[in-house]
Amino acid sequence: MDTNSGNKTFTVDLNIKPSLHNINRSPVPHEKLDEELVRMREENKKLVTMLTTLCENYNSLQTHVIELLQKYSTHEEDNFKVLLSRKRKAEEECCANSSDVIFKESSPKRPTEITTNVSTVCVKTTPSDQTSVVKDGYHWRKYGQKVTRDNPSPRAYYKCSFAPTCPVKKKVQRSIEDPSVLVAVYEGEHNHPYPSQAEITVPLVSQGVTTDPRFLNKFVEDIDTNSLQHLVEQMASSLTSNPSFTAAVAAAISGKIFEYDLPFK
DNA sequence: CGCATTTGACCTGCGC
DNA sequence: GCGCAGGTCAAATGCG
Repeated sequence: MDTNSGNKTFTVDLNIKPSLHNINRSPVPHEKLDEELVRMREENKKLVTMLTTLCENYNSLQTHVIELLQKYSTHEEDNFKVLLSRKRKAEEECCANSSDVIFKESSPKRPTEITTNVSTVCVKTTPSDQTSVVKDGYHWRKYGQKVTRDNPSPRAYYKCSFAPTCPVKKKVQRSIEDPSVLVAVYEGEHNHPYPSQAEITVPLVSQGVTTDPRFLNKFVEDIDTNSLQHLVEQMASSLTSNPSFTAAVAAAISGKIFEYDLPFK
């Protein structure tokens, strides 16, 4: 993983230095003010460069993470099909290991129905949100609900109702590990065009919504500690490279510089 | 009134 | 064959 590309260390103190506040309070030699102005312009340039670099790093990292998640998604689905053929006893043994509990979804109770394109997504909900609705843009009709053995939260069964012939089904259940997370299992492929972009409220990866823990666990396991730590640091820094955030910071910095610049024009 | 949801009954596959 | 568990059906109910 080439997460080191463009990895530079910047030390930024966004607090306004006390010395700057003193500029208008006590008479300072003109040469010193000019010198300070030049220094601040250079600092401003540095900040702009830094923000640009951070944005680039964020974009490349985001692309890389999405690629990895897609890769592991495909890989785990293959493993999933193997697991589906295992006996229930084997599944219960898996339960003994908490990290394997997540593989228990989608029990093979209907082997006559070949379930291709099985995908699982997890959606983080607010604690106050007790509904089990995962808004994905499609129209769903609930046709059943069941309390399963391994999870006290009821599992809801939905069929796609946008097109009468659409075979797609989904099961939605709250995660046993984190009740605030809704786990939706999609089975099948839609045979109709996408109904409405406007109804999408959860772009599952790009908005930081939790993805399938199976994939994330596997993803995290396969990354060595150093890489993971670096990745975490990159992700933390990506928060500060949010375009809105950086724009606000840049505007604030520019504003401050401009504020001190004006009297000397 | 029409549609969606609820919920108990029923079906099916699997393990013992 | 029986019991268990997940999945589905369909009548009842609720809501706009």
